[in-house]
Amino acid sequence: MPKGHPMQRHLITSAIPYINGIKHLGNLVGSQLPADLYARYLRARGHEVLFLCATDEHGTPAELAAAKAGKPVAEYCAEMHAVQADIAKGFGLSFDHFGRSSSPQNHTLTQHFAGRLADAGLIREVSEQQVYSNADGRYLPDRYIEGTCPNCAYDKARGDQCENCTKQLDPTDLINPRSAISGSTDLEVRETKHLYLRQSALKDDLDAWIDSKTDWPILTTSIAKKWLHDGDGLQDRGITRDLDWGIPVRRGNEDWPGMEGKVFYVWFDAPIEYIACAGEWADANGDADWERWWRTDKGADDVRYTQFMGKDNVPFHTLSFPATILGSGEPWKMVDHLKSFNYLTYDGGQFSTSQGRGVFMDQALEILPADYWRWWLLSNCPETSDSEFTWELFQQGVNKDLADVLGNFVSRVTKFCRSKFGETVPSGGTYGDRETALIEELQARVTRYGALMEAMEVRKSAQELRAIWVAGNEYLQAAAPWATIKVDEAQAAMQIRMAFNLIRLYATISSPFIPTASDRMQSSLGMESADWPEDVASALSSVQAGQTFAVPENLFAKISDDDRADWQSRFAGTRG
RNA sequence: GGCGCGGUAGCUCAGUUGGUUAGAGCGAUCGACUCAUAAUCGAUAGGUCGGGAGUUCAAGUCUCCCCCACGCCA
Repeated sequence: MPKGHPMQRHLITSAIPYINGIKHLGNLVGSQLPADLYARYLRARGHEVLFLCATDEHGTPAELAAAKAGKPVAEYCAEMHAVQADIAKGFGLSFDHFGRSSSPQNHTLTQHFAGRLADAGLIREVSEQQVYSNADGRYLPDRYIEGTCPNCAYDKARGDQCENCTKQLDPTDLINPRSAISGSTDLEVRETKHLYLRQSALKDDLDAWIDSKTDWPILTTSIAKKWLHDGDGLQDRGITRDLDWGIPVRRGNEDWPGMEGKVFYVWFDAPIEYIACAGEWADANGDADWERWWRTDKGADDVRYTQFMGKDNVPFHTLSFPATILGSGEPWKMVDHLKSFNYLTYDGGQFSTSQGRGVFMDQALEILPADYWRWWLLSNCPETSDSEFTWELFQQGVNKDLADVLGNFVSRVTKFCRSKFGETVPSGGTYGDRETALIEELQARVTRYGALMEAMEVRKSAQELRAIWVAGNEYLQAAAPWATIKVDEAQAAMQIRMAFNLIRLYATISSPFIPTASDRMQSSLGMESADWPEDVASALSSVQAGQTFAVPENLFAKISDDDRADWQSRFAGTRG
């Protein structure tokens, strides 16, 4: 462990993606990818990291997707979890565990929390009217009821709101209501009982807690504050549903009289999976101790917990989930920093899962390696405002940064050396003024890069990293070993040795962004991965004369205009 | 409709608590170099900081009004 950087413990979670289908690039860049960047960086600095993610599996959309696929919902979810896990792996997402909100661990924990909340008087029972569809054999959530809007006569208004005139509706307002699932009009209103979490009773606690988070992004606190203070303030929320697929409502280990056949609502059990996932991780790894990550009375008081999510998820993470934890009265670790992202747009519009618009994760990996996507998405991530994906911007960014600046640097250095000195780093010469100046510049830049990564300034980190790559080309251009070698072979050998050291430095510090290419750079030198270059001067003398190397062919191939045009038209339509 | 985030060079974006001639990358133009993935390096051009009013010795940066885009509304 380098001096001045005592080891820290970091718990990192990414918003958990919903199970029904493959996520698009907007989902990826909004939480999983930046979370992975941060996790990889902290590990590279020698910190202890537990990085968790999972699939969010409960709720009506999962049931419907399973029905559409003609499979039992449990089987469907198991399959889709495997698919998502595989794709996550393809993108190099370095989760310590990729869990499932349907896990036994989450069942137990969710029921436990509900019991604690009930004991604390924070759960109340509410009787309400719900629409039941006889044809579908199930209760219908408001948005799954369609009918004619009483306000504007639009005939596809949903039970919660009319998309045409935006009027908020109650399902019973609709004229000629029908099931959006089957189209059946055989509907009836039934009386059903549900549990509500009394978030309103926790409003002041939540308010004080949010106020204590002075270093959170404005986007985050403003959303939380709005929900806390808007109108009548924070509203109680139903935490149960009349569904089959979900976590059965139980009060801890005991039955909950009157709640038979009901399950917890997905928004209640999904965030609890963050905790349960640590339990899954522990069980999958020979009973590792997971409570030291989550219980402040069992060692988690020195853990720094960071959550990553898209802005649409902020209310759940700043209010609902904290309400669950605070209300339990137990010493669970609460989030320290919450990093939220805006949306990535696709060619001027929205990425859309339901409409199949944009590029989906599996398709992205079919056409290009993960590093291309990782680099472009992260260096252009929607950090302070929405940002746009277009094929032209993507092609431009990838070709320039990865192929021309970095890839070509590696190429020119290794090929020059091979032709003049052979496939061994040459000896001779010693670093002079130009090298000292370069080391000084890079020391400053690498330090700044580290500080930006630490602060999760994603775009700025990428900018600084790029500037570090550029510095290598600047050096080479100024030193001009191809000219030096004609007059002073030892001097040229020294210059090219410096260049090899730069390659190794780049491999190390670039790995959070482009892990695969970093590995290739590292292994082309036949050396083990280096420690973080705390001291750039020593890092830049770690590759020594006599070290053999191999020329890595085309670290990054360029995206041609034909490719771009091809993909542009291929992804313009909707996904089949 | 309410609320939220934005509107800075052709494009994508930086601009800390208001303070000297408003910055970067890409693109464009010119030049250098020739080791390299027709790559690289340097230089130049380009903006009345959405519009208007106000506070101030001083405003892209604060206040008010307006316009535009996007998003959210359990």
